[in-house]
Amino acid sequence: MAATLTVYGMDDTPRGKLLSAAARLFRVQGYDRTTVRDIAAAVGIQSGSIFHHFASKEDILFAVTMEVIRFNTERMRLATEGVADPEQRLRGLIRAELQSIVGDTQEAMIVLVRDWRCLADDKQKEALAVRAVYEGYWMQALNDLQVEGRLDADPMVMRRLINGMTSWTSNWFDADGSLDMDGLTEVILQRAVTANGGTSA
Amino acid sequence: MAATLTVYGMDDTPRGKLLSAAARLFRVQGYDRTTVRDIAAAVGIQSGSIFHHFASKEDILFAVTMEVIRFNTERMRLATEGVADPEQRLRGLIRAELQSIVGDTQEAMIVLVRDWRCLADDKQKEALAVRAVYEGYWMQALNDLQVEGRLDADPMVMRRLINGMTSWTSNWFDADGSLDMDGLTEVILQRAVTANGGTSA
DNA sequence: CTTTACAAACCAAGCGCTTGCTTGGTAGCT
DNA sequence: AGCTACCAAGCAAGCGCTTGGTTTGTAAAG
Repeated sequence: MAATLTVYGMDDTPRGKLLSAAARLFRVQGYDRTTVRDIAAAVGIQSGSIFHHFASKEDILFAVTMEVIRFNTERMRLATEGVADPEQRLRGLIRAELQSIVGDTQEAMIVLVRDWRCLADDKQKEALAVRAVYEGYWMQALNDLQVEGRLDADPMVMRRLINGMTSWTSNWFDADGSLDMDGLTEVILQRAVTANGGTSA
Repeated sequence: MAATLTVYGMDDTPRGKLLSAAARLFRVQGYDRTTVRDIAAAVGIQSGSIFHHFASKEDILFAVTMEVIRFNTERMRLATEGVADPEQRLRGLIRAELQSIVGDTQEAMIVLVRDWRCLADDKQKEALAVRAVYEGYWMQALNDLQVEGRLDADPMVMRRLINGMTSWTSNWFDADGSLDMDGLTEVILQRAVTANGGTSA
């Protein structure tokens, strides 16, 4: 089992502990099936006490969502900053996204993909706006790769296909299996770049 | 909007109409957020009357699940039967799976992917057992392709990656966009087969 | 070193509402 | 007569959330 989330807002304050517990419960049973009583019990308080920290149950989901998006956007920035070669940048992005989905933030990422439609429309939009920065790193790398003639398909379509491959790993990837995360990164990368290019470092 | 489901059990009997309505509601709002009162209202009867046709709400989800798995398993069989060339078989499978996900059975497929964990364990197992046949067609084609040296990665891993790409299309594919389903099929197919092979018909 | 003050954190109880499902009975077709 | 399909009414349980009051940690005032 991966270590507990260490995303910004999820520290050992009461609020942070609630967020971590909620993320785990949301992952295991889904947002709707998780009751505020479940969350309260997980951190050892009464159900009513939760509303001292959050305005509503949906607010907890929203907080989890935003924290994780922000955390992973920063992760994508770190994965690409100072890297000139677009293929290397793409490799870093794939590796980082896999890390999010089957690694340290997997609890919350699964919730993000599955339950984000439980949020009210305006909160969905707010989340999408922040997410746009995240996608920006991807499009930058893929567009650059295309300019060099090393991309195998339309950048936007390619991003969607990669996103599908990485997201789906939460359903099958086994960290103890014969294929590790670096190996999987290479396999996915080879789906995107043309075989001819030998320029990569 | 895609035509209403024409899966086996979803005819114009009261039971069939309930299944179609349930599948649509489950897709739009999710299983948990759909009440039996919603389903009843959609076909114009009282909520209690539902239990004349199904033992429980979960039973409706189970019925939708099984009907759709069976329908799509049959579709995969048809897509591959009598086709000798493994690349052609793979093309057929990809095209058929896309058809399931963004085409005629999209209502139920989205439900299948997102809500199937709402089923009790034994029902999950029953569904998985039937699903195994479905996956069998894929592994057959991919293994054959590998024997011919035309597969780019481990067959099992490749299947998972393809499954990710096709499933994710429900989040972005636009039937009215510039990329149609045949075009997308080719793009995905090229992620799997090696470029050198020119043997395909 | 104690007192007073105050806010954050929490409890115990329960309200109002919705949920899946049950019950007893009825209309209509064969 | 007997079946399928349905209605009208409602029950028991669980839901998110509110309320009024109590504990706990911290820090300035005496």
